[in-house]
Amino acid sequence: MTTNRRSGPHRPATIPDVAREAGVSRSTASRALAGYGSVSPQARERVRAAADRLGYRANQLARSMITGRTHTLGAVIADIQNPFFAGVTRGITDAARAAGYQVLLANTDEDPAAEQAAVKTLRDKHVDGLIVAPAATTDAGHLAAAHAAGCPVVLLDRDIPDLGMDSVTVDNHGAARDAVRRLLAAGHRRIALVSLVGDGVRDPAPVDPGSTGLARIEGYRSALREAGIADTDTYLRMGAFHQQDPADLARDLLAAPEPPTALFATDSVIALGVLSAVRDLGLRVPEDLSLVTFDDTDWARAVRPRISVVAQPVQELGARAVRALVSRVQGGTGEREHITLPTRFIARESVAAVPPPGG
Amino acid sequence: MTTNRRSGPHRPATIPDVAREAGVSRSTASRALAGYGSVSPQARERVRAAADRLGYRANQLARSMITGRTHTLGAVIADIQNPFFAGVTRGITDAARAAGYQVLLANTDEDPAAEQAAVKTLRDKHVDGLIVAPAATTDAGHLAAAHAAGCPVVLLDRDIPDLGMDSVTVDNHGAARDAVRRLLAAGHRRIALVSLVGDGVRDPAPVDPGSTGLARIEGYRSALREAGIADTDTYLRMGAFHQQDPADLARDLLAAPEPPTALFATDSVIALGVLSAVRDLGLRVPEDLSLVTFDDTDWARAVRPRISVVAQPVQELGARAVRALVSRVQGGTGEREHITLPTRFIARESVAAVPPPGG
DNA sequence: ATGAAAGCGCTAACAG
DNA sequence: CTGTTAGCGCTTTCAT
Repeated sequence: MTTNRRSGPHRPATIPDVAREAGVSRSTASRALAGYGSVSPQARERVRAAADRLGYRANQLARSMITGRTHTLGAVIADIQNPFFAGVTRGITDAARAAGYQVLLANTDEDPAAEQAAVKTLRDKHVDGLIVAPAATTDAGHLAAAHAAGCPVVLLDRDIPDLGMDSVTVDNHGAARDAVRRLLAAGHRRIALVSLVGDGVRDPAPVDPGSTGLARIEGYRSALREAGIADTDTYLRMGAFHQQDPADLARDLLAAPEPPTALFATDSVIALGVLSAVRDLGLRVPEDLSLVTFDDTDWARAVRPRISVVAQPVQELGARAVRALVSRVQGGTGEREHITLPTRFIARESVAAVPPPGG
Repeated sequence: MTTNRRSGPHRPATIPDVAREAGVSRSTASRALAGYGSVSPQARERVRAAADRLGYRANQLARSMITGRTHTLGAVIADIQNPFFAGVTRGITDAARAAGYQVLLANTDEDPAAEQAAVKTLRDKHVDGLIVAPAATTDAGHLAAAHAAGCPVVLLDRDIPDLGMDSVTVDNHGAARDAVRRLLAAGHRRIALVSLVGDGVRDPAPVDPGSTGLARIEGYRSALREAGIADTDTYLRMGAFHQQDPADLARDLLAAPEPPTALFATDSVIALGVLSAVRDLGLRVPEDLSLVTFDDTDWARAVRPRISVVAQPVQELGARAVRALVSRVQGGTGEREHITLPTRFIARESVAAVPPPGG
């Protein structure tokens, strides 16, 4: 009974084992198995057979140490429980697997410190690249550092132009403006917007100038201005400043003397809060309030009236980020790619027309 | 100008670099950095300083090759976009990070072949352990093999008793029976159940005897039998056999001559389909139909009436799985642990009382 | 407490 | 086409 280095049932077979079994050198075995260099058909066959017999599985750790590639991607997002990120992550994992990569997942809850920690840990694990939905567009030193050190980064959902990295986003400003224009076209003038802007994790919660939330707010403002509405902020509510619940924000808005006739929510979580407030107040959608939200979640199609939405191509966002990243990982050295995917306004039954005054 | 092996800005510092900078041997540097063996305080300090100066970060790949530990866990689930799994995954990643582990994520869409492939890939990456929500409770050879080879597996959501692995589940049978009992207590006799049983990916879709879906169905049946309802399957609909849409199943059920007065959905995705059918038919909840579902998703609290649910402790499910797994990884060799977490019935407004006939 | 040397499993130059 | 020789960066006996 020989004493094995490892106790336990069976020490996994290694290249030397296979080589011995096949009667060739380790190099030949390695070449045959990994499929590089040149090996005679006979040798290749004998190695394959030997490997099969021994149940050989390559040690990816050892291989990674040499090649410098782990075939692992890091995904750093805010919160997997948010349907937007769940969809994005699904797109990422599917596209990654299709390209022969696995993905390490990290949630940040929009906390920049958590993001930095996550990036550090993932780099220590030698991910081949990083997909990051940045919590803040300022203080991106950790991303720049990763990129500079040869760990490509693709920005998702939010771009940070100064960094000069590939990015995959939607046109938040344009999409919001378009949605509000539709509300205006239906005759609405008192249109509210409820946003969380950066999700208000930190206390003073300065508004991140590059956040999607702000872009959506600006799109909203610009549509209002186009329509000759000068005071664009009367019906604007941002939760980050006061860490308020979207439902409270909505209640506040709807209880005012001159309440809005339409409301635009900057994401589906907010819309849910709004919806709940609306129904608590005994108001009806769309008769008393028209409602539009970013993100086409499952429930938006199931409630009655069905909710009109600005749909983002969530899975595609993730998939494109992976493709851009993988092409960088594999040496792609072309121009910085800024992919902007189209959003789609899906008109359903949550928007009613307001008769023009004196009509 | 010396020629570096690696091109690029700066070759990352290694142990030899730090050792040289600190004027000690590699062994001492290694000990000081990784914190084992014994090192004099002075040496430790100098090494730390040198490492700092050089921006040294340990190569986890190399370390893993020696120690045999990657501090990475694999999570194999059905679909991250399903709110149940999103919550579970959130619990997994949070608990893992807290314990010093990262997680590799794989979706299977309930496809056993995809699950096998995922387990294989993750094992090749040398995860320290696996959390698996098994697609099928038969054909679990790949799980048994992993376990036998020293890669601990914790089963999540569904147990497979024969395997003798740790598991974290809820009492699906009991929870379903309890929910149906409440419906019965409210006076309902014609209670429907809509289930997908294994999600119907495969065509003939044999019902997996160990699936959560079947347990919930059995709980339903047993509550009905208790109440003296002999024919338990009149209002039972399983989608897997016909790959039907839950909304279609519900429409079919509700359009019958003697429609059910209450309906129990075995998960939130089904409930959404049911809800949409109910509203399309112009029926009201709960006046025309009482509704209860598994899983307390965001929308169940936001719609009106709010939906009564069987809430599962989703994050806790994930967190407990991680804790059980980590303790195995770290050598815990105790009894097999079968953790059953409690569900909670949350009564809201979607269940109405039916006056007893002739009352 | 420290250093020298061996080696994890694999790939990559370099001969032949 | 194949084998020999190094060596990735780290930990770990084993001496000293």
